[in-house]
Amino acid sequence: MSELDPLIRRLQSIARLTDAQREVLSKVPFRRALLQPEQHAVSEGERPTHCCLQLSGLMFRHKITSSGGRQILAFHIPGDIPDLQSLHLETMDHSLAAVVATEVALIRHEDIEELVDRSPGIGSMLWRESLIDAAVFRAWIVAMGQLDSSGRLAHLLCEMFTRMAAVGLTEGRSCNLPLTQVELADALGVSAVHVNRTLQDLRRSKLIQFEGGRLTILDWAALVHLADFNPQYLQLRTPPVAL
Amino acid sequence: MSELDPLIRRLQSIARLTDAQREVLSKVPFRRALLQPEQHAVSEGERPTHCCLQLSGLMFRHKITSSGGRQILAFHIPGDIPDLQSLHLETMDHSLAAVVATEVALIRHEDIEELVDRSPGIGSMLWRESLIDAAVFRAWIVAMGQLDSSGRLAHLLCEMFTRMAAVGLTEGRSCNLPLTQVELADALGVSAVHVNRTLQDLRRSKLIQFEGGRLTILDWAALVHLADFNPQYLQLRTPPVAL
DNA sequence: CGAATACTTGAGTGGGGTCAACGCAAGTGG
DNA sequence: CCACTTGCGTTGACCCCACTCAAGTATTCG
Repeated sequence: MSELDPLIRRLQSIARLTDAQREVLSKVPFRRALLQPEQHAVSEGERPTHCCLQLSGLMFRHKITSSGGRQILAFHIPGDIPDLQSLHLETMDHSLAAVVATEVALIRHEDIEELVDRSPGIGSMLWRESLIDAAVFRAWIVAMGQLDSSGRLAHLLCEMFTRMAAVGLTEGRSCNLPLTQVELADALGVSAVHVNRTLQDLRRSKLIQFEGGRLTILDWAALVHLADFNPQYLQLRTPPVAL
Repeated sequence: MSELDPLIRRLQSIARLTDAQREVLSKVPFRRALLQPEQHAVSEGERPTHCCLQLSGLMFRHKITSSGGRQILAFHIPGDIPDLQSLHLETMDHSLAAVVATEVALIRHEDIEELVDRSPGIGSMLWRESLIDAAVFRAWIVAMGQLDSSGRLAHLLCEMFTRMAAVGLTEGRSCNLPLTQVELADALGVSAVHVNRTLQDLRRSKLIQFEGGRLTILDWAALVHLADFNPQYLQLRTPPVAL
């Protein structure tokens, strides 16, 4: 088991990997880095020369508007490469930062290009990964445009739980999700006060438990219904969660 | 000038093309098709074997929620390949349809794969194109989460105008944009009634003119400000519009 | 034991929603 | 050529989800 095991697990969740490909992947050169909470990995406007492969913790991508608002665009878990796009888009249109202390493997663009040249199958997988990233954005747009705050919140929780389950980061019906209400608010496009009340609704209705950075699903079916959640967009190889 | 000229123009707006690459591109085999207004090119759940290269008209991608709402995810103009993602994501998570009568070139996945194998530079461009697609989704998320309805509408208009300008589809400060208020509403996540009032605001403030399917920008600076619009996310090679 | 940081709760407000009617042009067909 | 339909845009009345402001209450931590 290599140090890049989280990546292998992630790719295996969306594609079939041969032993040879696993071998090649585990030999990609990288540099470890530890990010503190709130610390940026890359910021809007920068022109990165590396990609970040997340090894632990929780990260988020966000953008600050000119009026000072913060919109969170995505949350990331171990195995993700949140800034894979920088491989072909020179300039970052948003920032990437850690929610809690997070380890990343920094991989040079040149090394990824070489990997892709040498092993086109892995290239397709990475392309696929970036297309799934886009599919997640689409799901967020649908949630923001069509659902009320409880639906949006439910959708986010369904998505995070499903993604974590796909790479083995859940235990039963629970997973770590150390997000504050302010962070949830900035992701959902509602105020923090309203997230608070919405969370209370979900707790009162016995759909979830959420405290101390840990999420427990109490009623998956009801949550899925509220969120109009269909995991198909995550394009997982093995049918996801059935709690 | 080949029949696939719109694609060449589009790729040239985001990357440098060699004569050889232009040559290769103009020889990709395809089948023409004409879509009527409202007609679907591909629908959610399908597993397409072709990609659609748009040659004329106006298209949109959308998703219907279980409660019957329609969220429009993107609008597309000639030169776009709105379902490029289907190359690496088997199952469509949303639908693609025509707003008005639209010509498309249907290109088989195998032929694209072969093109990419033979000319890796073009492969990178297509990957880049799909990453820009994702960047547009991010911009929509920011608009939906952080802007009020006039800001969102202004953002959409800025984006469409900038994209059309980049491929030579504007005349001065005008362009064709045959969208109904209902379509705008479903894209912005607000009601059609409210789009009507918001459009009136923008007209009254002399920012735009919008009638008969034609958009004219009267005050670009004000529109950009209202939308908090920064075209950087479109990753265009040549700096866009300065009206 | 202050001083953060996160979470709660209440009161008042407003953006945008819904419902419903009406205007107006462009077909279409008798 | 007029009656009818159909699609799109417009307007008004009323309402509610979610926002802001503001003042709490835990917890955690130097």
